[in-house]
Amino acid sequence: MAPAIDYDSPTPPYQQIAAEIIRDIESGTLAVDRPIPSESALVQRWGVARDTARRAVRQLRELGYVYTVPQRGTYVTDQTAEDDQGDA
Amino acid sequence: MAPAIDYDSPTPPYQQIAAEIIRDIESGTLAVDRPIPSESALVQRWGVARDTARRAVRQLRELGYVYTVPQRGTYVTDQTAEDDQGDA
DNA sequence: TAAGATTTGTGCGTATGTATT
DNA sequence: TAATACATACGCACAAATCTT
Repeated sequence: MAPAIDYDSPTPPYQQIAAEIIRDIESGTLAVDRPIPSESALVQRWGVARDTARRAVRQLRELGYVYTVPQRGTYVTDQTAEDDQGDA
Repeated sequence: MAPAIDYDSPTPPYQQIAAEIIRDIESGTLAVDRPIPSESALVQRWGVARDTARRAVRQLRELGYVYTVPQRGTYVTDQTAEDDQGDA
């Protein structure tokens, strides 16, 4: 369900959060074109600073899992429509 | 225009960046009371860490070339209005 | 039209840990 | 030890766009 950040892990907090969201995307918990939790939600959900939440989202974006609409939110990418992520 | 950091130089990166900004100020490229590039911009522009960008800005501030308004930005100082920089 | 909440964008201040010189 | 540099993290504040009421 809701694991917490493992500060003893060599994996930085933002990557742990990103990994969890990736699991939710791949399991279908977060559907295509549906918004992922907002930065504020991640801050409360994980008990981290906004900077950390933003890093997690940024990584998801860089990996092609999500896309962000300014002032709107960040949504799950339709992987099947991607053509330059390289590992589909 | 846009030189890169010379890591072989004895001059540390933050000083190279500061020197470049000073040139922009003295040439008028960066006008009085106009903002200098943000920390994030410097990070991307020079490919350095935020810490390095911050050091460059700090040095400019110590030299009187700029003044920082908390949570807003850093702006070019009006040299002609200075009275404690000593070399006007 | 206006107010308020929400969300991302941006910027700054600060701190810790690691590595290199 | 000290200075420098990089990566990460936490806190705070304001701007801009969106959405709701």
